[in-house]
Amino acid sequence: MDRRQQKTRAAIFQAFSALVSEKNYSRITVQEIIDRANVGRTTFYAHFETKEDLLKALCGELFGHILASAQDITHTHGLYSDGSAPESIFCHLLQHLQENDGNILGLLSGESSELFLRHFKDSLRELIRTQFIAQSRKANLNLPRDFLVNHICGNFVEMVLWWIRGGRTQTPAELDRYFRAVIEPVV
Amino acid sequence: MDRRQQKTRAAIFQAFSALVSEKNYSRITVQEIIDRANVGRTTFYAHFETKEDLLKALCGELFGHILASAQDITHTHGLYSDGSAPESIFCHLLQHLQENDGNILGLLSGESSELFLRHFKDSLRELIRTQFIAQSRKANLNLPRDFLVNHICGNFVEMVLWWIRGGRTQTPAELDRYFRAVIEPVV
DNA sequence: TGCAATAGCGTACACTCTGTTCGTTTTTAT
DNA sequence: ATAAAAACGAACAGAGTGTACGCTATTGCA
Repeated sequence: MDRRQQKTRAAIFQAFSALVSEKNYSRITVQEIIDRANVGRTTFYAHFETKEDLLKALCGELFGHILASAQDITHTHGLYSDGSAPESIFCHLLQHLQENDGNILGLLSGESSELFLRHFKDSLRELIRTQFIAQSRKANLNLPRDFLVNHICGNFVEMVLWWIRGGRTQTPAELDRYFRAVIEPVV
Repeated sequence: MDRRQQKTRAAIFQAFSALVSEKNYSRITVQEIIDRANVGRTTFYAHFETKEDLLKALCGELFGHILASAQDITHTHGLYSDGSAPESIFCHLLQHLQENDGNILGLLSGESSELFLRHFKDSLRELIRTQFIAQSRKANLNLPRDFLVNHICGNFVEMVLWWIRGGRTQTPAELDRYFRAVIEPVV
């Protein structure tokens, strides 16, 4: 990919990302984005069809990274090669979030967090479906499998949102404990 | 309130509600709303400042009803006057939803369900905070109270969404069982 | 019933935002 | 060095927003 394209794309992503953490998505105009990104109008539309297209592309980029790294974790550590328990997927995700790559925390604390959450949930659901559900103790409660997947996914995302909105006063490890407490109560 | 105002308000609500179940909120124009509601442009703006204001008003109306009726339930049946367990708040809410007053199901199955869910959650959180949490078995797991409130609220809303998106093939009683299974596992 | 108050109507308008066109300049890869 | 590709900026049509204004129809009340 042409170096100019990379720069332009990155500049637009960054400008858009900053704007979304500042004000509601619906009130952000293309004009504001290109002003802040310092690119021409024509250039913007050469990269993205609409503002919504930009949103989608940004989500793909952000959540693609995070989820891919979570996939890696399960593949790398899933075999208990050293005898210890593998790091929880969720703990890993939380730590990744805390690093705030690409201003994810900003996006999720802004007014338009729902827009990002939808994408986040969709990606996460897929991960849980394939990687996690087999381990869950609730799998034997005679509940539909897709209900459980949705339940766990929803719980995680709600927790993350609660965490961010509360100023992130808990460590990922603490949060992971909360999460396990509600998801996997010891029977 | 003037009879004309009532009719206008109702017509706008109905038109808007129908549109939201058909297409994305962001792509609905005031023009479409007033065409379908068959009212003049000026009239619309005499009732609502913006489209967003309309959304807010509609949410207030819808969730106000549902939540108020849930409050009643807890006050009426909360005392175990006949010795039997009171009807679950959640079961009651589910039944109420199933009646589809004001096309709530349409709104929650449309593309813009997130917008309504935000309001729904906010109202529900308040209800749970005051009415339900004391009964929860998880209250003694050493978790922050507001975390638990958020958790229960989020679970319920996610379940409702899952239910609607799956074509509502479960009865409220079944759903209530699912919900209790994940929220209140017998220890 | 009659009447003042009020709600609604329709047209028109200024304004903002969108998405595209086109000719020109700059940067890139080779 | 050069041809291809990308970015630029100005300008534009089209759509949507929110307001103003003069007129008509309905309502609540005396």
